Amino acid sequence: MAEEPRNTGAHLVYGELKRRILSLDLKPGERIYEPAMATALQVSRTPLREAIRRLISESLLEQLPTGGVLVPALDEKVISELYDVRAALESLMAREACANATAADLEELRGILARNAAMVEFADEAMKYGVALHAAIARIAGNSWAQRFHGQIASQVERYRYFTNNAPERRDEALANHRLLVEAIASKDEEKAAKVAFEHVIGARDETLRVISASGLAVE
Amino acid sequence: MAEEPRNTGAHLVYGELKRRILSLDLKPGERIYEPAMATALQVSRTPLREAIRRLISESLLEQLPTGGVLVPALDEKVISELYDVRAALESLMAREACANATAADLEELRGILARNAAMVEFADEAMKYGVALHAAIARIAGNSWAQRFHGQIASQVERYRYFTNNAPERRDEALANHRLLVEAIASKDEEKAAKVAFEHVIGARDETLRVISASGLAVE
DNA sequence: AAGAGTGTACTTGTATACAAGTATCCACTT
DNA sequence: AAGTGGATACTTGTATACAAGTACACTCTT
Repeated sequence: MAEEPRNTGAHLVYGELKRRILSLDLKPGERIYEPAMATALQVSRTPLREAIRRLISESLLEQLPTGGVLVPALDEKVISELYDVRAALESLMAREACANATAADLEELRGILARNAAMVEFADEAMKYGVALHAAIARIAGNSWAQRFHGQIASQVERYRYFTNNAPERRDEALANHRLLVEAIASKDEEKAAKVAFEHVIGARDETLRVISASGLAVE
Repeated sequence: MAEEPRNTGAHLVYGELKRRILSLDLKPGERIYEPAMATALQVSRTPLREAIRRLISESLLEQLPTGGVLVPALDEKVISELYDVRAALESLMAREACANATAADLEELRGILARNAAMVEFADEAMKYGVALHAAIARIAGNSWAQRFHGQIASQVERYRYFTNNAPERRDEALANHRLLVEAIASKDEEKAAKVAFEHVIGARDETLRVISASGLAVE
C-alpha cells in the first residue's frame, strides 16, 4: 500500500484512469483505445500504456485475448467473492490487532467508535468513521500484505458503491458490530475478534447482494 | 489467475525475469539496469519495462524513490506476514470448498491424499501432492480473487524455499493435517475445515521461521 | 585536508516512428 | 441472397531517439 507517488506522468495517468474507472465515469464494458485516450489525457502512448498495464494487473482493466483493453463488467458472482476474501483479510487483521494493540491503540479505537456513535444518524460521517476504524485496525495489525490485498479489494468494491445499503438500521448494526470488535480486541480474544470481523463482513456481503438482486445489476 | 499468455515479447520477458527472481538467480538486493538487461534478453527497453512494471506491482521487484529498480531483500518479518495471509486465504478456500464440493470432488481429494500418503517418504513427490491438494481445494472453492492472491503469496514464498523444512517428521505432520482437512470438507464442517487449514499453515510458518532463525537469513 | 561546487557519464522517463497483426467492409463468386 | 475473398483502415506491440534528472568524481577553494 505504501505508495511513493513519484511525480511521473505515468503515475498521474494511473491515478486519473483509476478515478474514472472507480467512479464509473468510464463505463463497465467500455473499451479503451490508446491513441484517443492518450490525446485526451495529453500524454503520449508510452506513459498511458504503463498506467494501463498497472491497472490490468489490479483487474481494474481487462485485457482481451486479442490485445484490446476494456473496463471490466460488473458481476454479481465477483462481488460475492470480493466480500469473502475481504472477510478473511479483515478477520486476520483483527486477530493480529489483538496481539499488537497497545493501550494507546485501544484508546484510538474507542475514540473512533465514539465519534462513529455520535454521527450514526449521518450516513456520510458514519461511513467515514467506519472506514477509519478498519484503517486503524489494519495499521495496528501491521501486516503489509494483508493491507495491500485489502486495498485492492476495496478498490474493486468501490465500483459497486451504488449498491451498498446505507439505511439507518444498517448503520446501527454496523456500529454494534464495531463495538463488539473493539471490545474483543481490547480483551485480546483473538478467536472472538476474528469471528466478529468475519461475520460482520459476511453480513455486509449478504446485504449488498440483496440490494443488487432487488435493484438489478446492469451487465451488458 | 487465469492468464492468457499471449505470445508477446513482454510476456516472455516477464516469465524469464520472474523465473530468475524466484530462483534467486537474480540476487536479493541486486539492482536492475534497463539497457544492460534489455541487451541481455535481446529485446528493447520497451517490453522489458513493461515486464518490470508488472513485477513491481507484484512486489517481485522494488522501485527506489529515485526511480531505480532492484530485487527486494529477503526479510524475516515479511515471511511471517506472508504465511499469515496465506493461512487466512487457505482457511477461506477450505470453508468455501465445504459448500461446493461434489462427490466427484471428494473422490479427487481422497485420491490425491492416497498418493501423498504412498509417497510420503520421498520429499519431492510428497511436496508435489501437497501442492496438488491445495490446488484442488482452491479449484473447488472457486473464488478467483482468493486464488489470485494465493498465487502471489506462493510466488513470494518461493524465494524463501531454501528455508523450508522437508524433514520426514514434518511431512508426516503435513499429511496428517491434510487428512483432517479433507475429512472436514467431506463432512461439510466449514468451521472445522477453516480452523484446520488455518492452523496447518500457521504451523508451517512457525517451522519456517524456526529454520530461518537457526540457519540465519542473509540480508544485506 | 576537508568541503563545496561543478561537470560528466549514465540513469530513467517520454515521445515518436515503424512493424505486425486484427477487424471491417465491400466486391465478387456461387 | 449468402458466403467467401481480399483490400483497407486501424489497432496494438516494439524499437529507437531524445529529454530530463541523478549520482559520482574531480577540482577548486578555504
